[in-house]
Amino acid sequence: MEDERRLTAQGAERKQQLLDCAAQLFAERGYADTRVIDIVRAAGVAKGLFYWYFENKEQLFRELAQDIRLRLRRSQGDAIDPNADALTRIRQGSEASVRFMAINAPFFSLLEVENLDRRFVDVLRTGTEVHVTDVAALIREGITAGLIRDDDPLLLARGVVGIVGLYSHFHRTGRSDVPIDELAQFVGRWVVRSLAADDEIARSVERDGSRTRAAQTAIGPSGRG
Amino acid sequence: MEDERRLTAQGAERKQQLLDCAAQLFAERGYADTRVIDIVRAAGVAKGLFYWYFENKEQLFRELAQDIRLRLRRSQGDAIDPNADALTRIRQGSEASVRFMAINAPFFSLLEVENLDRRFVDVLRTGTEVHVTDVAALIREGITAGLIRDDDPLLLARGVVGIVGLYSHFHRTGRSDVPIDELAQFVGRWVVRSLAADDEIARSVERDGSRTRAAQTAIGPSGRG
Amino acid sequence: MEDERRLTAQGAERKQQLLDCAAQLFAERGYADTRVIDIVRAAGVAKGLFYWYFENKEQLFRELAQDIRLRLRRSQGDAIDPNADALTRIRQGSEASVRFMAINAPFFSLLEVENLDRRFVDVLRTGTEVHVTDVAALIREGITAGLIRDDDPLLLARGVVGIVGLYSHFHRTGRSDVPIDELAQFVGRWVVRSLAADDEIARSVERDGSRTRAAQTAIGPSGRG
Amino acid sequence: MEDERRLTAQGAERKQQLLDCAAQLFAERGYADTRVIDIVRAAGVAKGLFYWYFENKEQLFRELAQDIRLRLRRSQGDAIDPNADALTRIRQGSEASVRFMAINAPFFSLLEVENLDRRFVDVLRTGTEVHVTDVAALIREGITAGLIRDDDPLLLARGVVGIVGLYSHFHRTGRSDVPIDELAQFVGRWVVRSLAADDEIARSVERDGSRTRAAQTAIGPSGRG
DNA sequence: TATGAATGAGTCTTCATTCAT
DNA sequence: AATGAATGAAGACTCATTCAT
Repeated sequence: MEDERRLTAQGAERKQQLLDCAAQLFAERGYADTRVIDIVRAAGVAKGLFYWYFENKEQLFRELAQDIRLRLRRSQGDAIDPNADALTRIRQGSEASVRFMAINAPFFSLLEVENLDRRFVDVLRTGTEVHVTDVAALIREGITAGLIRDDDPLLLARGVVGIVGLYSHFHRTGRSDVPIDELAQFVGRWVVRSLAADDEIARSVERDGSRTRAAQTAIGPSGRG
Repeated sequence: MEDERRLTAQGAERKQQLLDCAAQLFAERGYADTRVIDIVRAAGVAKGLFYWYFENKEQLFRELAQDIRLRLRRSQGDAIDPNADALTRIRQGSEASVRFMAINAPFFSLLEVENLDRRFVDVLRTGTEVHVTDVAALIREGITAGLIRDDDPLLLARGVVGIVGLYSHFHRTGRSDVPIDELAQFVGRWVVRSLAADDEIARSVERDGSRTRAAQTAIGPSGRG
Repeated sequence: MEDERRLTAQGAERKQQLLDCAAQLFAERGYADTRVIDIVRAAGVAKGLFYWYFENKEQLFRELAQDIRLRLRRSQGDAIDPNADALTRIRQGSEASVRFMAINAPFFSLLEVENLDRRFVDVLRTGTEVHVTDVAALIREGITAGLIRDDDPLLLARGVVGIVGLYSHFHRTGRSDVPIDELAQFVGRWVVRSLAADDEIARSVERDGSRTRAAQTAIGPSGRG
Repeated sequence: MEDERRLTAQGAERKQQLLDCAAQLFAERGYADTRVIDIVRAAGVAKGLFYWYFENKEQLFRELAQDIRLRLRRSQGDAIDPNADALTRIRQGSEASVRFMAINAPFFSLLEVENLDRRFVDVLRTGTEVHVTDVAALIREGITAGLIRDDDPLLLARGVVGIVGLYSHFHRTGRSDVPIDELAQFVGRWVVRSLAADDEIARSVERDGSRTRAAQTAIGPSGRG
């Protein structure tokens, strides 16, 4: 495949437009229930054009997923205070993620496809694993520093990442009417309590209420979110 | 609907056979990728017979989901020591669930469709919510008794149920090579740490290692799982 | 086929019951849209039994059609004054038919299947043709007697039979809110005018308002109609 | 529905082709016994294309029926002498219709579905009613002018339209071997006799043998009929 | 006689993808 | 780049009919 096509500026824009419309629709009705024709209609172009920019529907999804992963990581980096201790950083990252996912809800609904469609296990799981690895590293650092209880870092990391995604899901699907800020703090407390080596540490990390730097920027084209 | 058909013994058996085959296939390849014809082929009957027992593919899924929910609850009741304190009971329930879900993996894969397919949100979510309500009641009891930290019981309950499902999912999908008993205990610790009012309580609940009564019985026809 | 099965009294009753239910349903929703299962459900018996009494759905229809034809002819005979002149007898027969068909509406709806389903052209057409032949004979008699204008008797007869069926159809399908007695007289006038050799004859046949002997008896099982 | 798709010239042609093939087949074997695949095969295109042009089989039929109705009315207008008296115009219209329906037999077979398939009662009945209304207006005019006997105009109109359809049906289905011209004149006489106020008028309208302007043009693509 | 279960050919419809222009 | 048309493999579901009991 000579797939690395050079796109004109207009072309790139058109492609992005299709990606955006697809993301929206996938989030709204799921991958399987979004037809190619829905996407092109949303973008206001003809059906044939879809296949000029994407090999097929699956490829589009993969591109989308990869894109989201990149944006998420970038934004998470922004949200953490590099000088704080490991446990605090985990807390900050978790709180930020909850807020971030709430703001960019439509995009993150997508990632849940993972559970259903075998086809996408690879892209999606890889994305999560990268995140888990990051957190695991922080946990190891925290264990060494005596801040985090001594348990399997990878398992702990999976739980942290999972719980964040879980509450984001609840929020997205309307099963939690708690305001997002409160929810973020709740998740922060949960994570700290689960990990902290003892009460005192937990309380101190919680007390240090240095507000997590907000990650308010919505990803995606201006105006969505 | 005059659908409450009286089934003969043979009929009931045949229907169960179809349910079992469907469960297996759904778990293996997902709902959408399992065709009606796959199900009947697996059961060794003709296509038309499917529609003798079920209104359509969707109804079969719903019956399946409802059935699983019932079995799960029943088995959870079995696993908990009614004389233990609230936090211990939560720990027992959680550990038991992890084991239970591991044993009956194929069935529980199904439940994850919840996140994706709008059609089934109702059945599946209801199932989860029942569970959440149970746990929330225990949490309230624990808070009153000073065993559990004072936070939103419903949110906490969602997290507990979620984390159990999460680790079960990891185990099912092969992302955790930790032996199931160890994993169950890990989850138990996690839950206790997250909820306990203080270290001492956490330690005491953990220490009281009264092994959770095993819920080893696989659901479904003998031999599956 | 040893089809001339001897039926017990109960058997004959059961068969008639199926015929009746089928007639009702065919009339209500047409032949194609009435499933065998609808018929047996209406009769409150099991599906298999249908094929004990009838070779198949088509055979049942044929039996039904033949039956109706017989009943109609018998009742027409009753309605005509054998001493009246030919034109009067045609008028009487026509008026009686309109009333008769109105009373036994559901049965006659059936006969219209003729137009759609090639399969039944034979049974149904034969029925009509018998009737047409009768009328044609009367017309010939009338022409000889100078009462009826000299035109092709067969064509005229077809028209008479047709027009009767036509207005019955209108009445059945609710497109004529005219009371049935008035409608019958209207059709009588129409037929007389169309056939009469001249005005005077027409007026005289009309004037001789000897009320057609009513054919009020509904066909079918007691109580229907 | 954003269904008013703009069709290219080629597209419109293809659609017409499908309509034509469908009409042919419906006429030959009836609506129910014509499968979608038969239609596309006759047109030499793939099955999917059917659904590009039509929502479903039912919609195609409706379009077809509407189309025929339009063509019929148009051609009827052509056949009537606008300066003739009401009764003559009715006669002309009736004779023309008989000829017209004979020429375009396959199309009109379709319309008879009316009697059977509840689904199409609306389209088809509307078509007939329009025609009936036209004739009723002429009848009222004729009654006022003393040409037509004083009876319910709507009922009379229904009969006129009905009798025309009836004889066309006989002719189509081969039950009348009378040449079409003779048949048309026969129907003309019938209608005149049925409606005329008295013998003299009837005879005069008949005598004025001004041959109805022929409506010989077959509808549909050149060559059919 | 009567029943409930079983069969499987047949039909519509959907939708990702390709193609000619 | 862009369009509208065309393709055809699938898949869900129906229902007359048969069968074992």
